[in-house]
Amino acid sequence: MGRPGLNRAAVIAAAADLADELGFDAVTISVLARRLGVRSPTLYSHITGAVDLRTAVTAYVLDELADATSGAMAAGEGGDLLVPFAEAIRDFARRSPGRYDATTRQRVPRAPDPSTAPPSVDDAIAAGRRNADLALAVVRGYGVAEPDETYAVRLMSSLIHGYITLELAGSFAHSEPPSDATWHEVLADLDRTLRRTATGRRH
Amino acid sequence: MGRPGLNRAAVIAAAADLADELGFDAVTISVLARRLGVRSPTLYSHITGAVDLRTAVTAYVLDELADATSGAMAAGEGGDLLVPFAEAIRDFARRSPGRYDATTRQRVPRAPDPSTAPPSVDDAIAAGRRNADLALAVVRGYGVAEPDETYAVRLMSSLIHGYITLELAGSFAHSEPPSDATWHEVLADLDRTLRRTATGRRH
DNA sequence: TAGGATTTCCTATAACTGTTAGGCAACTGG
DNA sequence: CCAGTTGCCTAACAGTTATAGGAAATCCTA
Repeated sequence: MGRPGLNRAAVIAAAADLADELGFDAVTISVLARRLGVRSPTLYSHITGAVDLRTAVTAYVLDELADATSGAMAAGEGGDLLVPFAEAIRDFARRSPGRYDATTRQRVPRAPDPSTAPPSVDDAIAAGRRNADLALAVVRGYGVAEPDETYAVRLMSSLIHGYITLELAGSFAHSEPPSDATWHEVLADLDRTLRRTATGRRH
Repeated sequence: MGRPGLNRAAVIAAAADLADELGFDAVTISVLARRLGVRSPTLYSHITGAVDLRTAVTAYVLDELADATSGAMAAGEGGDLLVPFAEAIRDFARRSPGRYDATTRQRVPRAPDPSTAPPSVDDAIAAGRRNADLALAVVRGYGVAEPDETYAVRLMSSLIHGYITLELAGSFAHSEPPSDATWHEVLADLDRTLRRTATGRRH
């Protein structure tokens, strides 16, 4: 079956680690090759190019994130789902800022031409859907009914993602109170709004 | 006073337009030089390098954004401030996605060494503070008192920024209801939470 | 144990971007 | 009209992405 050595999975895992250490912008063919002790053209045996590499990292990391959140939600044993879900995402982002960046920074190509698109975009889309389904499970845990499900998912995702992004960018580092305190308050207010949405109380 | 031609302001304004047309990633020395009908080294007369260019675009765009939000808030004539504020930001982001990206994508250098930092970082910090002050004005319009001001600003900024980011990334494009509808609902829920925060009702 | 097939990895090379150095040319003010 | 100032240029180099083609290592089979 040929000579053993690197394979696509090992390359992408190394790229994810590289993102955490030097930032997602440092995930390039040449620095990754240097880190793997290999010449740059070698990597083209495992990836189709630079955008495939970054997209594959995004897909890989989105899967890791879904593993983390679903694990935390399952460990909660039937109780509240919001706090385990949100806390798992924030823990993930703080422990692995480069990985979380990969989650965010990926753009959908303007012209998603399947012939030119790298093979990893399908993986990224599937992994994104996995995370979306977990968010849906959280709001269903509140008993939110069909017409409001999408709304609740968007509200929750926006708030969690927005808070973590700003926190990671350092926006909350130069003022009191500490970010931990306001984070828990944010979750409490979000919980209240979600419970209110579940009851269908509108106006 | 020497030969007329480009100046720093014109270069940065052109770079902002370039960001909207081709994305913030396309804001590079060489692409910008081509667009301006000039050779790449020429731009080094106006900027110190690529990071200075992008940071200057961020500062420039943050000022434009602050102009837009403060204008919308002033036009509201003493009424509600949240809706004009949030709507102005979303309009800005949808009209100029590359510019909004510049707002977001800028990282603070890990070691902010003042000797190596480009001259534009101070501008970017000042422009960022201008936007933060406008957010503060919104929550003060609700009568939020001192210990909760920071919390309210963080909550509001996270939600608005998160929603716009996900919407711009296309996350809300493939499900019903349309994003406009849930956006207004988000603002209504945020309004309710801010009014509740102002009354000091906790737990 | 000898092929053959498969796969990894290499060197060589080309194009493009960021950057520095040094010089020519054009405009302004005295 | 001359000097200072400024804008822009060519030349050159390092680093990155990418392609082409070939050499070596390993596995499977005869």
